[in-house]
Amino acid sequence: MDAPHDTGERILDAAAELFAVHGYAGTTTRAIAEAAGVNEVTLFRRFENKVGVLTALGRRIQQQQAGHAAAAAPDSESVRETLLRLARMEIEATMAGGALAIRLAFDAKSVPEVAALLGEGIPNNAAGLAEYLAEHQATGELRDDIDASVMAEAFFGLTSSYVMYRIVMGVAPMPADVSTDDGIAQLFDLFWSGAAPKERV
Amino acid sequence: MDAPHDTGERILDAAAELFAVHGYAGTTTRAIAEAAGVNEVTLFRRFENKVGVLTALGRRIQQQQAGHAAAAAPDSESVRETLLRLARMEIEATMAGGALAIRLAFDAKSVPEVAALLGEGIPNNAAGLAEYLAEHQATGELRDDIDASVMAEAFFGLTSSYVMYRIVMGVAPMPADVSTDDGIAQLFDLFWSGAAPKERV
DNA sequence: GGTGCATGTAAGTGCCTGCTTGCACTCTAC
DNA sequence: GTAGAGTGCAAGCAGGCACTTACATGCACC
Repeated sequence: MDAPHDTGERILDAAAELFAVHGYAGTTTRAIAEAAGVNEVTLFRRFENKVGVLTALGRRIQQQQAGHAAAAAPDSESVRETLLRLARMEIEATMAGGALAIRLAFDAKSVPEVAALLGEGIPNNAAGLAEYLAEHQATGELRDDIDASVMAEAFFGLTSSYVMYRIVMGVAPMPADVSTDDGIAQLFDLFWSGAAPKERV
Repeated sequence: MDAPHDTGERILDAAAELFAVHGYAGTTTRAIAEAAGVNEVTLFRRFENKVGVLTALGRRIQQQQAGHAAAAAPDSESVRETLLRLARMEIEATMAGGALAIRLAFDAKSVPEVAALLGEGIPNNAAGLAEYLAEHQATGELRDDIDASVMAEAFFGLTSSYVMYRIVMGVAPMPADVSTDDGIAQLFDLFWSGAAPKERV
């Protein structure tokens, strides 16, 4: 084939899409192979198991997650700007690969190996944000009567539920006359008004 | 058996638990029957299909949901009180039966009938809240520069993600020294500070 | 005491699943 | 030009799956 080296990647891509829609148990190795344009035998030559595909995928996702959590604080911008940027990034990233991540989080319950992988990634992300928030609570840029981790959870709640509603459930509660960008901006504005110090509003 | 009449209910109960953990595809009819203390044949006599069990379950959930969305507005309390009560109810209800609801929402994608059922329930809930919010935007009790449905989404985002983190992923990002009640209260406070009219803060 | 109804038991059918084996092909590299 | 790695293809196997059939059992009501 053209680029024989990334056959494994193509299999993972296909698996990602199918797992996201049908779940782990609902996806067959034959379906993955077909979607990847690869023979089923090749799948088993590359990955020992069906579980092997899942764990490889889990590893890949975890790396991606770790990546953009670290890119959080360029420091030149205001807290509000940073958070808004983060929100957009979160939503974008979750829209792209996150339906899978959420779905895998479910399946992880039945597949301990993946549970272990994802179980690290998500709270790490949240903890990183909580740390950032706590720092800026200390400087008075954020209200300090709400626990930083509660705030972090609220933040991720907004972004993840935005994706949940839309991709996962195929439901878009926002009316058509509110554009995506506007929707995110308003959603963030609501969060921000709640998170900003009271005396500045 | 003792109460032969609710055999069907016992089957649904068992199915609910198993679906919540293993998903639809990952749960076998044999396992459901066994968990219900019923012969597998009985299951097929009660419900035409495995899909039949799923749709019956979907119907049951939808009825429960409809129930507590309607109980929203006793009118004697302030908007803030109403919303806080609603938040607690939401979280409680979702904590109890919601892991399944969320999980089903995933599986629903492969089973159009359930998708249709749940697809009505959730946005109906959201639409109902949005209507309530819009009313109180009009009276100035809520800020009106944010779309009511965006606000409703933010509200459900907080509650549903609270449950997501805890039950579904088995992760509790809040530190141990913030109690459940406190956590919800703070989470709500953040939402409320964002939703209240600016000039009142 | 017999008719119905809800259930249990035993056995099985056909399909699909994950996974394997054996063999042929086609590139790349030395 | 040959060795080796990566892939495809055809076939199949053993187990599990949803679902069926046929028959026996227990209980309720008339």
